[in-house]
Amino acid sequence: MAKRIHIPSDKIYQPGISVDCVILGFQENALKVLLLNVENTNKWALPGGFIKKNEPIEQAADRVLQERTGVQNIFLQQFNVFGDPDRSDARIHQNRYLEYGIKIPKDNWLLQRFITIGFYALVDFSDENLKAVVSDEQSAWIDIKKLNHLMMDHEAIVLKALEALRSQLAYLPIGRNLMPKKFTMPELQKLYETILDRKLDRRNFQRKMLGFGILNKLNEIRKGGAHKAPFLYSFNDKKYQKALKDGLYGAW
Amino acid sequence: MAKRIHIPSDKIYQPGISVDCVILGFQENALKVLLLNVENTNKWALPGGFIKKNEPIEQAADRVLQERTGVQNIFLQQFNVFGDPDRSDARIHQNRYLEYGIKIPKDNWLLQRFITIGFYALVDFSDENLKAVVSDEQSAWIDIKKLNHLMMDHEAIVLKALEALRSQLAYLPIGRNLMPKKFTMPELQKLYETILDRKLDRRNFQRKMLGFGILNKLNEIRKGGAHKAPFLYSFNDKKYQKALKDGLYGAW
DNA sequence: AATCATTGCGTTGCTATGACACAATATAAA
DNA sequence: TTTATATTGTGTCATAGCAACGCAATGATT
Repeated sequence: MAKRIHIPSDKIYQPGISVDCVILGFQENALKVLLLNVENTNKWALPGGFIKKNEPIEQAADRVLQERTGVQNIFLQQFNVFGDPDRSDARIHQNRYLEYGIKIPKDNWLLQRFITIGFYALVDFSDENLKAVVSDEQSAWIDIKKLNHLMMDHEAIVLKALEALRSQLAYLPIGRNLMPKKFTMPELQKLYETILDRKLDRRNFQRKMLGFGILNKLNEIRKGGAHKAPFLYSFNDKKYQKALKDGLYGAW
Repeated sequence: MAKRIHIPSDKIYQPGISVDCVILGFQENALKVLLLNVENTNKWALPGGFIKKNEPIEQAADRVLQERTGVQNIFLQQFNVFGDPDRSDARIHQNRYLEYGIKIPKDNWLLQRFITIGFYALVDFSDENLKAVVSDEQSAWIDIKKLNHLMMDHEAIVLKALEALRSQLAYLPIGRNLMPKKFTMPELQKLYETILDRKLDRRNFQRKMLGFGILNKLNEIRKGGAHKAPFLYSFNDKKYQKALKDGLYGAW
């Protein structure tokens, strides 16, 4: 089937500016980031897009997220702007369209410098809407510790997002969008350990996490594991939202 | 003297994107922000500017800071992007140039939507280079608690910068660029109280601050105040820089 | 010389945290 | 069926950090 393709117009989009989304999920005890295969190359890129003339930037990021993952209304946050003039690479767009027999005019906006706003989002792998994406051949969830062959400065963008996520861990609740509805304490701990890249004491973790008061202990246990069955927990949405607004600590 | 003026060209600057600098200083126990009087109006605006075609965004912000204050090489940090399509106001540029008899063409880039990257900087009022700016009639240091008649969304930008500064207070050293070379502990405490907008205990503040290990206690006292003379301190630049990189706490 | 506001240096009690002990239990191995 | 094993639930203890507060020292003013 012939794919219809055309050069996006700078009459529709803001020129020279884009959004790139670092979409993170937690799977098999690893943080994974959604990357797209750049057509006709062995390079991977963050899902990104342009900002429409009359569109708020958050909405643009949300649109990209929605298009790529199907999920919506989740924690999505800008964390940094990447504005080095050398970060753009005109050949990428040029080569992409050349494959379709289209040559982008030399003065076209697509070949100019782009400044990009980095957003990060946290998604739950057990969410039904995500499954179609995972099976898409054009995209893949790549272990954040095994990044390779990323386009332009996209690896730096991912690492900066991870850094932002880590620093948020100290004063904001994390996990609501990364964990399934029900989860065990060891599972949640694995998430924290993965983000922080170090081991935490099991007992102290539980004490601290329960101390935040954002969890509901359920009257269920997860059987099937080869050992003592752990209790299941869920997030207390009301208290979680409140903690998102007010923070977990005062600090000073 | 007739001022020469002309419309900046989008051949030189990136279209649709700007930087705005929230330049903060500490004076008379108040945080003050440098604002510019918008010509022929009673409005105030943040010092801002455009990004040159081949200029990194940090360098653009640094250039604005340098032009407006004369200081350089100080803590300057991007904290948020403001990208609401309604934040721009074409009339502002239009009116400004109309005063000089210049009418900006309707499709000129200046009248389009602008996305702005917010940077904040902290400067020392005792710095010699600053003095020229303070006496400039076109600019003023306005108490951050008494903001009034700011252009467009600039008040929101200032408040967001303050929020960013507050959250940084918890894990980064602050003060090196806001205080004079030598200062007393009560003076430093006033700065912290002003940023946090609440009283701190004198004795606990000193213990905590000294515990950071970023201060040098000098063998001098400040006489002249009407009471017991306090010791003078200075920042230990080496340890301060290290703390800026590594943070003051571990958190988790 | 007395007064007074402010500073330097300390104490006390509480809470949070890191390090570790031990019993309970779901499955697997015997 | 019994035993073994890894994992989980719960608790303790020592230490560090912090909020709240006391008191003597001091520089200028009266």
